Amino acid sequence: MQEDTLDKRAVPGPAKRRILDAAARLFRQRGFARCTVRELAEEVGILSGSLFHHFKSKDDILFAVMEEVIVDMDAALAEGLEQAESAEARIRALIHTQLVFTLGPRADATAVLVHEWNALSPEGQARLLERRNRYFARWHEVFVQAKAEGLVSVEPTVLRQLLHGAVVWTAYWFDPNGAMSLDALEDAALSLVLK
Amino acid sequence: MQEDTLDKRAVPGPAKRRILDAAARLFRQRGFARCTVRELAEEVGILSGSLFHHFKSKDDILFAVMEEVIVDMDAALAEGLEQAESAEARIRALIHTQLVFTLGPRADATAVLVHEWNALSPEGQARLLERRNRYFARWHEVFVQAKAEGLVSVEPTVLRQLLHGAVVWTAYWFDPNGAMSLDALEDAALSLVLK
DNA sequence: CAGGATACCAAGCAAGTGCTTGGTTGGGAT
DNA sequence: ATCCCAACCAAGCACTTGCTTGGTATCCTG
Repeated sequence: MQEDTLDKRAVPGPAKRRILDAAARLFRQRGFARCTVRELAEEVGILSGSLFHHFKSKDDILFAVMEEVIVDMDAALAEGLEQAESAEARIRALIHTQLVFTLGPRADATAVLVHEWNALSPEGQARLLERRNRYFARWHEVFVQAKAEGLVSVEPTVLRQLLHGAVVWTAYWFDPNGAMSLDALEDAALSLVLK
Repeated sequence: MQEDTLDKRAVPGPAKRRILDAAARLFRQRGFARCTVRELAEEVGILSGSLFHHFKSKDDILFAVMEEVIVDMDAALAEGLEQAESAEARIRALIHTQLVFTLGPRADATAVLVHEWNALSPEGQARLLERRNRYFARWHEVFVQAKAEGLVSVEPTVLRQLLHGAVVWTAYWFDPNGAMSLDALEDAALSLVLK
């Protein structure tokens, strides 16, 4: 019933799953440093000491939350780009993937990844850097190609960073349950970068 | 020698000044919660207890850093908008002001204002909310007018938030001492929102 | 010189912090 | 029935946290 032997990483058991979900929610709400292991444990329904049966440190929990989301987000982007057949469609895939993670069911973990990066230990940062770089390399490549095709006018590096900022920032103001649809937001963001 | 009777708030004396500058730098670097009063005091060159001669709590220091920068930023924007004579010039003033504060000499305090908002006590947030709203109301007004003139195509609220995110995010990647000038960055951001 | 602010130090308290330790439980395999 | 082992509890340790208290040095004013 459970997808084992699918990857090197086993799918987190139900206990770990509950901890990670609660951690993402709490770390986002109150910040990693302001959130205590006792709070987290209470949210899960266990005592604080029991957390350390599943993770070796509080930092390790943060790392696990971040790693999971960055791996999935990179994979989602890779798949989105593969199915896109034009430069414009590829830019749309960038926006779409980032928006879905920023505002969808994985919003908490995504926000933690973005905002608590400095709270992660240097060792943790180093271990995640490769994935992080891979993700942004995909963005860069898309814009270099778009520029070559004359689809966009601004320099690729600058445009990529500006767009990324605009999309990430939606976490602060956009209401997925509000009047505007995610697709409409995607269109608006896309219209910014196209000439 | 000191400009009293200029405002209700006296200009911070040299001691307070040094504390606020160090606080802005540290709070940005390491986050408010991860930064201890002992660290801050050492940075200033005094003992931790002496901080509480100037501020009544750690939260009060955070509040002071934020209040100072939000007041100045709003004033700077008001002046910039007053001197702008077209809708396009007003949009440029929005970008310019936010960029100067985000990347200029006040970058630390500005970053703290943006990123540590949740670390501030609810009372502090309430006291700053008016200024915050005033600042964003200026943004909104500019885009409503630009839309009415047909200068931009996207809906004002959405466009304003996307642009604001793109500009604020420059704190994470733009190097003011790098090859690209602040003016060039300003042009690039402006070119995004104009048709 | 007296008097009083101002800025700071030295020492420590009460309340938390992440994490450890030794022990208990309950369900599945043998 | 026995064993095992992951999951959890109960208690607390070593340390750090923001902040307080009582006192001292230095300056300005009259």
